[in-house]
Amino acid sequence: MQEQPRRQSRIQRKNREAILTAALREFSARGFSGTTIDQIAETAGLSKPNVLYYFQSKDAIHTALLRGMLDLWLGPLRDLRAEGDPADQILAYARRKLEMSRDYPQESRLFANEVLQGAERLAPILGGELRELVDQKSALISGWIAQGKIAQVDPHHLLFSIWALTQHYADFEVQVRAVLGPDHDPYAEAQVFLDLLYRRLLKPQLRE
Amino acid sequence: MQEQPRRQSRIQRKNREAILTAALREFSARGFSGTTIDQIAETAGLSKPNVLYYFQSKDAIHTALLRGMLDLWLGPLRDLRAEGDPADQILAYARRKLEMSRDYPQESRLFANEVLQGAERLAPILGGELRELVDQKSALISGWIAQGKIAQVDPHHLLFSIWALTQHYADFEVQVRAVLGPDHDPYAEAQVFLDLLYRRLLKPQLRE
DNA sequence: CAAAATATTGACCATTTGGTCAGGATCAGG
DNA sequence: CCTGATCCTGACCAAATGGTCAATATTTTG
Repeated sequence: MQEQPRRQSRIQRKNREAILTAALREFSARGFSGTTIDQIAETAGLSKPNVLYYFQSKDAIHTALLRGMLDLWLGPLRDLRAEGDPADQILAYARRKLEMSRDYPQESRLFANEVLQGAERLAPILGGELRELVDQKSALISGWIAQGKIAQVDPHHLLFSIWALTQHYADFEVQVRAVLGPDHDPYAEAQVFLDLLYRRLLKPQLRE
Repeated sequence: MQEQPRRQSRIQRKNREAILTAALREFSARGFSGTTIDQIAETAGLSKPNVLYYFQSKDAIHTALLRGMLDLWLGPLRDLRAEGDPADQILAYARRKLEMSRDYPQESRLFANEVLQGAERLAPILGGELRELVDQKSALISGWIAQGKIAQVDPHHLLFSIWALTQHYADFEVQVRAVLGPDHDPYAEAQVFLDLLYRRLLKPQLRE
């Protein structure tokens, strides 16, 4: 069942890499069904049959892409630790997620496309690995709340809000840029805004 | 150039409506290229040639859908008025947008799909009508800030945040539900969370 | 450097899909 | 109830697309 992890040749590594990079570009811009193997091949600088020599099918490319990016994507949340000032931790998480939207917008859009269309391929991960991770971090946040270190907010929705607010700038980038016009740096402005927003939201309320 | 606005027959109205409803369902779930005319036809209970009797092409259906929904979509923002308490106005806008995500998730996903993939068909609207509307409402919000009625926040990003936070619950619904599990009412919880978030964010800061 | 392993491709195939069309069914109005 | 307009469909088409394969080229290795 397990594939032979036989050492990949130089050529193999290079071409697989080129295909995945090209596929990320195409899938994130046009969605799965909007992308043809020919487009991927052309972007990767290969012929179509050659692409299919490295990956069994279009689906296999897509799956490999998603799997390969999961760690990158969940990394920042995993880094949310108990140590340090709680509000700072959360602020840092939001900031890091925003940087990821800025630096990896294609990845963001790939996931968005996927989830938007029902996430059938991701469902097991969403309800499994992701859910457990979120529950764990929610418990951490609940602890902080119980200790009065941050204000009382629903931890799950706090995390959702961070995802929504940061990924928005990647996923809806054309809209953001169209509305702001050319003389803006959306990500820089967003950082200021989000810092303010979460500092206000999380500041412990003394009364009551 | 203008099409004869000749009165539509009963059958015509019924079938056009059925096609648009079916197309919304399909496009929002699978994206434009992931949807076939046959699927739309079947969902609408018509034959493929019959669908093409009412709309010139798949693209025409898509365009008609988007155009027909724009007013619904921009309505809440248009309703943001100078009268009344500023914070209440903004809170009400957020609440209304959240209700729209709950009640019209397909519409939300259709737009998300569109924007995510470059929004070529929407570009003129985003940079035109939408931008003007946003600028106008931003000016209104800036006025409130200048009067010290709400806290000092970037009006554009305030609006972005409302879009992001509310549409997230429709666009990423599968993810939200997967993470929360079955014993939650995402929209009810979100309403509480968003109310709190915006009340805290907008409360005027007295010091300084 | 020759054989074995790996990489590449042109030609090809079956299916799907957007769209057409001629002709038949149905409906509305006189 | 007849007729013209509207509505509907089966059959069809061309292009696009995912995927295959036998043959060829290139690289690696003993």
